[in-house]
Amino acid sequence: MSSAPVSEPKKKLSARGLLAANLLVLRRRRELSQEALAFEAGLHRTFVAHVERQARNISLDNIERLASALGVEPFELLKP
Amino acid sequence: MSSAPVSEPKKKLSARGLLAANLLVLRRRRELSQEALAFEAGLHRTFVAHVERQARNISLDNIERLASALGVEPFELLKP
DNA sequence: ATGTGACTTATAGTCCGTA
DNA sequence: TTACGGACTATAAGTCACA
Repeated sequence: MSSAPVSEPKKKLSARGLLAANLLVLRRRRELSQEALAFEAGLHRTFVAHVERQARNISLDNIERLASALGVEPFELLKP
Repeated sequence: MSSAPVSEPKKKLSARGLLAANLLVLRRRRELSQEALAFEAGLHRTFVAHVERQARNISLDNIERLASALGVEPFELLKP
């Protein structure tokens, strides 16, 4: 009885993990540094770094600011 | 030159507004009171009430708790 | 069953550094 | 350019009394 999955089931990420991953991908895609993104969003450089490392529990208003700085809707930052 | 839209363009809601609206719909659909939802999510009744009234800037961890109490993914609470 | 203002405590978010 | 700390200050969390 093989229990090996044919393809890996995606590991369930926490909301923080999801946000961090999406943030990184979108930021890189736009060739922005953490600093540049932080500036666009009106946030501090070190805060963006913390969020990307899942070290901080960001608030909704700031999720919205990051989304807007990246040109996406807020919910897209939480999509798996 | 008619400028009347065939169907109304949806007014753009803030992230708080989106969350509040989705929260209300999902909560009602499950026939939960604010109190019951708060209990499921491990939050205080009045806190949920404030969020539904857009009076609070909720954090990601608590968005996740509410989503889980409602049986949906976090991003679904922010979908337009 | 819900809305709301006020209040304290916890932590989000800033700013200064070092590597 | 990013990671990570320490020491702040601003604001979210959490609770209550009362409409």
